[in-house]
Amino acid sequence: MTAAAPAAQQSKSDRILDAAEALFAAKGFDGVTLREIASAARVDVALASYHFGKKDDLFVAVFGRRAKELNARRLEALAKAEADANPEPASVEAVIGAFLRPLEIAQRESDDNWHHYLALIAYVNNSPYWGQRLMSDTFDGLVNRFIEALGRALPNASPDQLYWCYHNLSGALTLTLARTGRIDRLSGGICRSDDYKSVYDNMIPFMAAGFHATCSGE
Amino acid sequence: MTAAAPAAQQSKSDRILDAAEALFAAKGFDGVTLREIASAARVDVALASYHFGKKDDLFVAVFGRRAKELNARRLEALAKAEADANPEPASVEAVIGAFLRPLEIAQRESDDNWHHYLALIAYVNNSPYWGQRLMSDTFDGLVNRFIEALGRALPNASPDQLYWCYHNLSGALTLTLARTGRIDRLSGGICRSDDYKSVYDNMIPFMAAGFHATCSGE
DNA sequence: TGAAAATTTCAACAACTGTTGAAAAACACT
DNA sequence: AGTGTTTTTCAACAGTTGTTGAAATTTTCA
Repeated sequence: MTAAAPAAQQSKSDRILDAAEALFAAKGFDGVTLREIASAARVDVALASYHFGKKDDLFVAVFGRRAKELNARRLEALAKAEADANPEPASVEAVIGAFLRPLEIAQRESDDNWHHYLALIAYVNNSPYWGQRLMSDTFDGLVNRFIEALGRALPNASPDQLYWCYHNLSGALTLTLARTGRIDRLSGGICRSDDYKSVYDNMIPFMAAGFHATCSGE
Repeated sequence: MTAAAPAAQQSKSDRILDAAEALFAAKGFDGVTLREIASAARVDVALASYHFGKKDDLFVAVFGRRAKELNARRLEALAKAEADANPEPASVEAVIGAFLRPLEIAQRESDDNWHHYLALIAYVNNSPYWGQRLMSDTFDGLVNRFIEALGRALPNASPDQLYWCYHNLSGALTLTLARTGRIDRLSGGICRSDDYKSVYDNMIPFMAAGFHATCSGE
C-alpha cells in the first residue's frame, strides 16, 4: 500500500518538469502548449511561468535536468573501459560501448522516465532550431572526451575522420532514441524499436567496424 | 536579363509549396503558421486552404511532391549498380552508394531547393508523430528494394540484421540531411555540414564496413 | 504566535491560430 | 461578347496561445 504513490510526494515543480519532458519529446516544442503541460501535471497554468519563466526557459530546464547525471554515467563507463584496458588504450568497441550502454540501461529504467528524456535528446539533436546551441552547451565537452579516447584507439585517424565517424554514430543513435516505430513497420514486425538489447548489440560492433574501416591510415 | 525571374513564372500554388517546404523543414509542422507560409510565398492566407485544404494536407502535399522523382533517381542508380556488377550481385558498397549518391547530387542542385526537401525528410523521419505512417507510405517500397539488394550481397545475413543495419544507415543519413550545424560547432570548424562530398565519401565505406561486420554468418 | 517569504490560484490581457463564406477578379471556351 | 469555371481576395469567425498582475494560500523561521 505504500508504493504507487511517489507522484504525490513529488513537488509540483517536478511534476511540471516530468509532464513537459514527456510532452516535448512526443510533440516537439511548438506542438505542446503550456496548458497541456499544466493539465498533465495537474497544476495551474500560471505555475509553469512562475517556476521556470518563459516557455523557452522551461524547455531548457527540462533538457538540462538529467544531463548532468547522464554525462556522469557515461564518463564513469569510459573511465572503467580505459582502466580495464590499461596500459593499452581502450578499444574502439569498448569506447563506443561506454558511450551507448548507459543509454540502454537508462531506457530500461521503467520506473523513472528516462526514455522520454532520451527521446527529447533525439528531438533536439535533429532540430535546426535547438540542435546547434543547446546540444553543444550540454554535450560537447563529454563528446570530445570520447572522441579523444577514440583517437587513442585509432592513432592513424585524422580529426575530421573521427568527427565524421562520430556523426554517423550520433545519427544512428538519435534515430533509435526517437522511437518512432518506423523500423517496426518497415520490417513488418521483424524488428521492434523497444528491443533495446538488440539495438545496441547490433549498433556497437557495426559502428566499431565503421570506425576501423574509415579511420585507419590511408 | 531573362534569368533570375523564374519565380515570376511559377504558379502561386507552386510558390506556396516552395515556401511551405522551406519553412516546415526549418521549423517543423507546428512551428510554422499558414500566414508565415503565405507571406513567404507572397500570397493571400486563404489561398493555401483553397489549394491544399487543411494544414495537415498541405504538409502531406509538400512531402509527396518530390518523393516520386527522388525514388526514381535512387532506383535508377540501383539498377545501374546491379547492371555494372552483372552477373554477380552488386556489392554492399555499390548498393549503399546508389542509395546515398542521388541525395548528394540533389543537395548540390542549388537552383532548385532540394536541400529543403531533404531536411524535411530528416524532420519527418525523426518525428514520432509523422515518422511512422508518412515515411512508410512514401519510402518503404523503395527501401525494401534496397534491402533486398543488400541481402543478395550478404547472403548469410538474416532479415533482422539487415533491417537494423539499415536503421543505422538511415539515422546517420537523417542527421546529415537535417543540417543543424552541430558537427561544425562540435569540431571547432574542422568539419562543415555543407561539405556534402566529404560526408558521403566517409559515410559510404563506413556503412559498408558496418554491414559486413554485423551481417556475415556467425 | 506572528510576520515575512514563497507558493499557488484566479482572471484576464492582447495577439495569434486555422478555417470559412461570400465577393471579386481572371480565365477558358463557344 | 457572354457564358460558366477557376482562381484570388477580403473580412471575419471562434478558439487558443503565452504571459502577467493581483489576490489568496501555504510555508518558513525567529
